Amino acid sequence: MSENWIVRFPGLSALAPEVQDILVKQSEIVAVPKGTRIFGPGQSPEHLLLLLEGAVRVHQTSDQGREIVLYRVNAGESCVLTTACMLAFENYSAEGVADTDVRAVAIPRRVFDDLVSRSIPFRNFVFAAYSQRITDLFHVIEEIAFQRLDIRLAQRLDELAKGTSEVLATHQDLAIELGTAREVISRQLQEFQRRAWIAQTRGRIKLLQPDEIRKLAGSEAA
Amino acid sequence: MSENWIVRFPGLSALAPEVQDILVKQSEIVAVPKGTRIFGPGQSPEHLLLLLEGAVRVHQTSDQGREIVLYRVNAGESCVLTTACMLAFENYSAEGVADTDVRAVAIPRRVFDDLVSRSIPFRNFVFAAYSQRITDLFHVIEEIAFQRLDIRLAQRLDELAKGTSEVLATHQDLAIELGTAREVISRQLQEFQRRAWIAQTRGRIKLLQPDEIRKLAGSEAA
DNA sequence: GCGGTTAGGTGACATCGTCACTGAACTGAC
DNA sequence: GTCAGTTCAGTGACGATGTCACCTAACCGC
Repeated sequence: MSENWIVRFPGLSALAPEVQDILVKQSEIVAVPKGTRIFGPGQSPEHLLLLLEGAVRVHQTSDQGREIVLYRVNAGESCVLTTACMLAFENYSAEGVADTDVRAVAIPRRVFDDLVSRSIPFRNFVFAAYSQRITDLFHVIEEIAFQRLDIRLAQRLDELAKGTSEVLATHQDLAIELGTAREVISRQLQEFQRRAWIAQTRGRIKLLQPDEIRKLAGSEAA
Repeated sequence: MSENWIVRFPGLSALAPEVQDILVKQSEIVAVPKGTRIFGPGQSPEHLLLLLEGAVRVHQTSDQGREIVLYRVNAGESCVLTTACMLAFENYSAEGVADTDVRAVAIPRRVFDDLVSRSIPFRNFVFAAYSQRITDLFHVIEEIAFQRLDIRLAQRLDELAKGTSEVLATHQDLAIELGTAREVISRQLQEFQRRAWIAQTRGRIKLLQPDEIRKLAGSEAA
C-alpha cells in the first residue's frame, strides 16, 4: 500500500533509487485532523513531516497573548523547521496547527539523520526547505514593519479565498493572520464593504470584486 | 600559524580529532574591515564564516528603501544563514555587513558539504546555529509586531552600549536598527532626555541612567 | 423561546509613521 | 578663519494603527 509519494516532492526525485527506497519503507503516512496541534512549546516532534494534502499553519503567541501567523506549509512542502526542534530548538513560542485535514509522510528523526548524512540530494532538499522558510520569515518581517494594513489585508483575503470568492474567517482570525487587533480588521473590512468590494456575514466574507482586492494587494507602496 | 580556534566554538569541541584537523587545515582565517559587505543580493558567499572577533550585522531593505536590522552574528557564532545562500537562496534583500573589524574562519563550501555528511557533531553544530538564527527572527517578529517602541529603543540602547555608558549612532542609525523612522527615534530620545536618562550630542548618546533604561527595556508590557 | 456565548460595531484616545520644513553642527576648499 | 555644502537633529500637522471600554447582533444548546 505504500504509494509512491516521492514524485510529489520535486526535490526528492533526484534521490538515488536505494535512498528513495529507504525513505518510503522507513516512513509512514499519517492523517491528522484539522485543528490538531502538531508541534509547539513543550512538544518536540519526533518526525519530519512532508505534506501530501492539506496545510499546516505556524503561528506565534506573544507574552501578552497576541498572536501572528508566520507561514503556512502546503502540500508538497515539508515542515522542516521542526527539524530544528528535533535537533536543538530552545523551546520557543511558535506552534504548528493543522489548518485543514492533513495527510503527510512522517520521517522518524533517526531516518532523517541517516539520510542527511548519506545523501547529497536529500541534504539539498532539506537546506532548500530551510531557505524557503527563512525567506518566508524575512517576508513577514518586511510586511509587518513596512506595509500598510489595507494592502496586507487584501493580500491575505486573496490568499485565503484560494480562487473561490469567499473567505471563511472571523475578524479575530484575520487579526491573528496579520498580527493586529480585531477592531482594526473590522474597520478595514467596513471600508472594503463601503467600496462594495466585499459583503460580510458572521464568520464569512464574500469577495464581490476580487479583482479590485487583488489590485490593492499588488500595489506596493501607498 | 594555524591557531587552535576550535576551542572558541563550544559546539565544535565535540568533533572527532581528525574532523577538527580537516577543519583547521582546509579553512583559512580572514580579516574583514568594518563596513565591508559580506553577502547580499547578487553576492552569494562561497564560504561559511565562523566569527573569531567582531560582529556582522544582517539587515534587510524594503522596496521603499526602508531598512531594519534582523540580527547580529557575534564572535563565537557562525554566519550560518549564508549556507542557505550557498545552497539554495532565492536572492533576497537581506545583506550582511561587518559591524566592526572582523576576524573569521572561512570554510569553503566544498569542505562544509563534506563535513556535514561525515560528522554528526558538525551537523548538530550547523542545525543548532540555524535554530538560533530562526529563533532570533521569531523574536524580531514578535518585537516589531507587539512591542512598544520606547521599550524596544531602550533595549537597543542597552545592547549597543555593550556595558559602556555611550552609544555611537545617529538617530537614523537607530531608526534602521528598529525598522522605524528617524523622527520617531528623535522624539523618543527627547523624552528620555527630558527624564535625564541620556544626554545627546551629534551622533553620540550618553547614558546617564543606564539602570532606568535597562528597567524600561526589561518591562514586558505597558 | 431563552440565556449564555461569540462575533462584530463604535467612539475616544494614545502611539507610531509620514511629510514638509527649519536650524544646527560638521566638513572641506579656499 | 570663512564660507558653502552636507549631514544631523528638531518640529508641527496629520493620517494610520493600536488600545480600551462598551455596546449590539447573531448564533447555540437546552
